[in-house]
Amino acid sequence: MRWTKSLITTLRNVPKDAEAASHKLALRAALVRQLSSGVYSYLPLGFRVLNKIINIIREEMQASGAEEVLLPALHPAELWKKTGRYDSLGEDKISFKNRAGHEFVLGPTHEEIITDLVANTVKSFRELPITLYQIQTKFRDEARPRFGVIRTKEFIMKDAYSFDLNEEGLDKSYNLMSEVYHRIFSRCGLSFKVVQADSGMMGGKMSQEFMVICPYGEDRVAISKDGTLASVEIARRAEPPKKEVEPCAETPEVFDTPDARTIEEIASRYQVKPKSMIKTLIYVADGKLIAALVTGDSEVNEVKLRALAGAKALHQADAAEVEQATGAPVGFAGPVGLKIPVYADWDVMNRTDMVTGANQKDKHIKHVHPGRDFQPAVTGDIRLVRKGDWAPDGSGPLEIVTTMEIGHIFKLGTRYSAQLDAVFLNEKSETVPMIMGCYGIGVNRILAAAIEEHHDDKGIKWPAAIAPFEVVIVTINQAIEEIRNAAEKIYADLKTAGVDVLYDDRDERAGVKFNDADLIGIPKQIIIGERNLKENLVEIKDRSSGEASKTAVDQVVSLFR
RNA sequence: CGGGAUGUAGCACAGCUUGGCUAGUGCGCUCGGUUCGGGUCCGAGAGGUCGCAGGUUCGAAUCCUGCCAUCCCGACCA
Repeated sequence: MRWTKSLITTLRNVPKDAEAASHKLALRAALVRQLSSGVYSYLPLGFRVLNKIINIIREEMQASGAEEVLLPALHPAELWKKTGRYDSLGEDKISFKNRAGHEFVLGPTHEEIITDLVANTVKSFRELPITLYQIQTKFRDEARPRFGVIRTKEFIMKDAYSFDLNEEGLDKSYNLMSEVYHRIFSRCGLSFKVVQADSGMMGGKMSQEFMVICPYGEDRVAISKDGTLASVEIARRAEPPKKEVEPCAETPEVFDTPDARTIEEIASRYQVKPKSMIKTLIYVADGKLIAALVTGDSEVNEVKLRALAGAKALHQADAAEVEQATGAPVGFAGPVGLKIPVYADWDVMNRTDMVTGANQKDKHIKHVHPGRDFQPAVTGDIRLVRKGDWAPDGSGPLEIVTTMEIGHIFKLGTRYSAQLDAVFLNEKSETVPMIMGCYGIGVNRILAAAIEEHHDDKGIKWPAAIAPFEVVIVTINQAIEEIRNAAEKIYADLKTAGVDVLYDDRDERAGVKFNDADLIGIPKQIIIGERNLKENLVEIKDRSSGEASKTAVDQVVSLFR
């Protein structure tokens, strides 16, 4: 196509005289916002990119044997009530009632509707296994949309669901989908990582998250030297070397701390380092009160605490429970003299002369030596990992990076099929629930991730496979007839050859056109100027590497075939 | 849902504290000229219900009240 104003609209309105660093940030923010915050859907550039991404996904899904369906966007609320997820939708739910009073949910995800569909159409083991997928808009009334495309109320998702005869079948479907995802994200030009994850509320047994490292992401992940990732929610650390800590000479001493409840208040008023304080949190583990100890500069990780306590359910105690456990209001809990089981982090046991709550209102206690003045029931790893903690496999210190999730695959098992009667008759005429898996890709996020990963201070450097155009023709001076004629000829020939080409035929200065071409990031630029044309040559420039070469005019098409 | 901020031309913003000529600036846009291998220069011009509603006042972009929207921080998040 030829250049149109709507190609970039206000993308160019980034202040060019800004400081280098802030300019880069402003540019990136402008690009991401413009191309992805919803504007993309009517900008030719963004729409073309989404189309290419969708085509790649579709090709790979079909190659894997999955079949495409298109599920209704409106789901009967009854279905959601059957699986118990209607209430858990909570604030995210967008729903309507029709005139007859039936309620419909605007689909935030499609497990229910597809399970219902399959339940009504598949009856025999002969029809399984089957994997169905769709690419369509999902709706979630998110509490907090942010960063343009990263979290939005409406977004395009590729979701797939597998139905198998048994666990072995599910393993096969799941592993196949994992491979397909590797291929899709690789083809889209993304450097991604795979994280084993907790399947959380979805139920089911196992899941993998596909992540890209991206400062605009929402997930914090610990990464070790060998590249292994783990969400900070579950990341573990190696036990630090045990120190033989000489107990402090003083004995524990209670002192007055009126109205000082938080670590910060104690630290600033009494000149104590947070590191030298014991943060004591009271939890309820399977109905029993326990205390968790970490140093004042760290946070308890409830997932690890729950595991260490061997509990199924864990939540922080409310004010009344804290008072029952410690005999003091919230803010003055400490391990000394505490009657409930104490779980202490390794860090706590490696220090001495600590300050902690005295289990009395407005009082703390100092000169505490863990192991002498109190004995924890269990010691272990119960705090959130930090940068510099040693990786559990001993490979080196952990880095904490921000990531964005672009895909997630789950083994669901029978969680949905059992509740929605997605059953089949097996060889023995027994009625058996299907075993399910589900697999999602955030299509818009691939676009955002690609921009994040491939850009410089001039603009985007699209990976070839998802670039909005393969090549852009830039004329140095549109007023010169020879240039115009050569450009029109090359443009026509490339189109005939089926090359996706953009022709910048604006009567603008060369600098303006170069800058715009760099900004929108089309991988190859064909630069047609008077100087080279005299020798019957044009310049071909690679956006990503910046390398340029000269080619004879009649050879150009053969380069793109 | 809690905390903070913002809303003025297509875009980015100034003006508001201390109410007062006809509401400005830059980019973009239109026209004329000039220039033409990395964001030319000059001149002329178009474009605004100052988020919405109400109030105070001789007079409101500016002060007050309510509402709406957006952004940021948090809580939440198949």
